[in-house]
Amino acid sequence: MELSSTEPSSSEPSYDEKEAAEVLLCFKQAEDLLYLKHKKLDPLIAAALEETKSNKIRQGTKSKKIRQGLAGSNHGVLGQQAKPQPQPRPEKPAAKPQLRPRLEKPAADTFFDTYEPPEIPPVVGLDGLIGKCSKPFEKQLTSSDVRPDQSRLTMNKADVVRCLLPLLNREEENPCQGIKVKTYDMQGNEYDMAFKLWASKVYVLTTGWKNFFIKHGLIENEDFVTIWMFRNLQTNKLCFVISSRRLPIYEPIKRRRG
DNA sequence: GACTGGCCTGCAGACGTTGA
DNA sequence: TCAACGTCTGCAGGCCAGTC
Repeated sequence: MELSSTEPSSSEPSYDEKEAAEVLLCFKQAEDLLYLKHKKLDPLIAAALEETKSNKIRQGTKSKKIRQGLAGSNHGVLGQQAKPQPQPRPEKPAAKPQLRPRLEKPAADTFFDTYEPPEIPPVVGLDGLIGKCSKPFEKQLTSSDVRPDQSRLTMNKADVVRCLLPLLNREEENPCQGIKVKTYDMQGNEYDMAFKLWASKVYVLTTGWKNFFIKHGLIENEDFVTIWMFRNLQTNKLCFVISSRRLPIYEPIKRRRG
């Protein structure tokens, strides 16, 4: 791992190198502690740690000013986990807000590809209520997903078919007609949504999605949602769990098909 | 390069809410 | 009751990536 390539002449670690080393040590300790406590590291937390760690590594010896700017921002998943902070947005965000210093482009694919959500969503208050559960899949939010006048979350058809449809009771639950579902965030907050197939083309979550993305302050491109579907053991009704994580990505990841 | 399939965006109509 | 306004729903078509 190369912390700094800009100051090779000095044998004495620079301030930035020391700081980076300390930060990495802290992350390592945090990861170890969390692992010991929960047996398995929460993937969201793991993703946040990985994200921030990578940011630090990438930034290397960039000016302290920029780092302070980052520290002041709230784009870590850990922060979201602990206390979701909805961010007021203009009615129609014509220009992308650039409140944070831009990181070097890439890492997007890295985060996107290496993140592995848990098979069972660790939702507060749903212990013992999650019955048959789908495989999770992830989606990068588009501008239309977070438009207040749209109120819908479109989902990749292949993911829906692969992960969600196997859970449906085809006789009683027809996405073409719409299925009312309870949707939970990771804090256990409940949202009424409808799972639908529009014109045999697009699978969407509607109705309560607007409340969800407003409450969580979700932003196009930067926020990724992980979606699970499960049957509530008490009600036998279909439910969704949606978690979000924010990555330092400012443009859509090119679609990969298949 | 043409074709195909799927995702995303823009927009129009339906629907719901509010106030006169 | 009705008009005005805002929100929600659904679809058409453009765009893009994969395949041949």
